[in-house]
Amino acid sequence: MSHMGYRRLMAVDRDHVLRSAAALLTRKSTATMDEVAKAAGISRATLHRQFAGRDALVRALEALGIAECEAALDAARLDDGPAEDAVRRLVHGIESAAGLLAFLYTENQLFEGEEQNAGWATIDDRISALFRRGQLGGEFRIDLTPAWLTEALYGLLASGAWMVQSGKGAPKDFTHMIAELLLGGALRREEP
Amino acid sequence: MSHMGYRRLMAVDRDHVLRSAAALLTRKSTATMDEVAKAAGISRATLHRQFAGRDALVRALEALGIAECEAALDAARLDDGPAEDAVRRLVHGIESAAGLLAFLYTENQLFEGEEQNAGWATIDDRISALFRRGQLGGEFRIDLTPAWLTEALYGLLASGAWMVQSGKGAPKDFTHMIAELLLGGALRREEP
DNA sequence: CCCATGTGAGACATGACTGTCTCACCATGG
DNA sequence: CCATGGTGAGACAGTCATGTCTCACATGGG
Repeated sequence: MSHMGYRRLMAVDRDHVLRSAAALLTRKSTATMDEVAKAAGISRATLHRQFAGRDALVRALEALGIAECEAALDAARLDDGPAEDAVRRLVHGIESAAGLLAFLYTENQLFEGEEQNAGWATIDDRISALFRRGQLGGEFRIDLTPAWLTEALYGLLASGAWMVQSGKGAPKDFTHMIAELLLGGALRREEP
Repeated sequence: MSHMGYRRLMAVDRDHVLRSAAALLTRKSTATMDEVAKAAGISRATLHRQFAGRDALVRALEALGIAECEAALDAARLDDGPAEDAVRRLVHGIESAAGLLAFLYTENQLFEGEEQNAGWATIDDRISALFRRGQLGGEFRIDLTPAWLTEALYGLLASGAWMVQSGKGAPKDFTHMIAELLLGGALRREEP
């Protein structure tokens, strides 16, 4: 909500449309362009003026998801302090993007044959590096590969997002549930 | 109306079609009825004779997934011995159905609307009861709710299935990765 | 042998979504 | 004041999956 002048340049509007689309498609991944437009409070014509088509919209959402992931990764300072704490910071910082990630996570299977955005590989590498650092530092167990831990994080984020979405879980528990399960597991830990 | 040979022949064909469809839709959730038919080695007309439409096919797949889950739950003997071991047995037994489950898990059409299959609630309850038993017995930590642990199990199964599907993980690691992460988490456990 | 049943192939109509277009409207800036 | 440009509404054709239909064929039983 800033100066009116920005609205003419589509930057603010575009972001709003993108986030509305993300929120809608997270709930209903098969939503129509018309539904996306209505959810954003604009007409289908305007939606189509900003995004050439459904494919372009999904690509833009993918770019948004990647950007938010990168931002969360930066904010979490993955190289600082214990890896365990870095994981907690990461889960906390990525919470707001979890819904969008859940949508992209299932949509990505669709682009099987196509070229897929290299941004995901970068993100995978950064998260994997965090888990590897934890393993090398003796914090994390070594029988679970960094690649699997990364994938598991995605899966848990998606599960958490859907759970909150469906009302079966409280948003305030999101970070704790995911981080604690990922780090500590279900077994009760003996106090040292 | 029923002749023994007739019934048996249809049953076998139907099961084969169902499993082919499950395998295909796991990889490509938007596959056409024509593609489903070709994958099963039958024509679209015959596919339509067995399943009134795409919706009926998905519902049949849902019933199959529920049946396989129930079978895995029975085979895992959730009430016997330590809950930890029961979880391991369950993960191992449900592995073969994980791909189908991952497909159904993302088919949110099944979960919106009022007429969602009650079989899922039964399965949720049985798995939740297992986690609750582990908590009451002092095996599992109590700050992670049974409902969340159940949802997390679904998410990890889906992640594992997709990882194996995309070739980023070995099928032989499936059970170990999921069960160990779910039970023990990423943190290295001090030897007692 | 003949007939019945299941099947495959394909035509056909239907509906839904998409992408493109036009046109009237209205707020802003000159 | 008018000119501009973005917008909403709607028309339009094209595309694709679906559901239904017909018909020829083959396999198997009476």
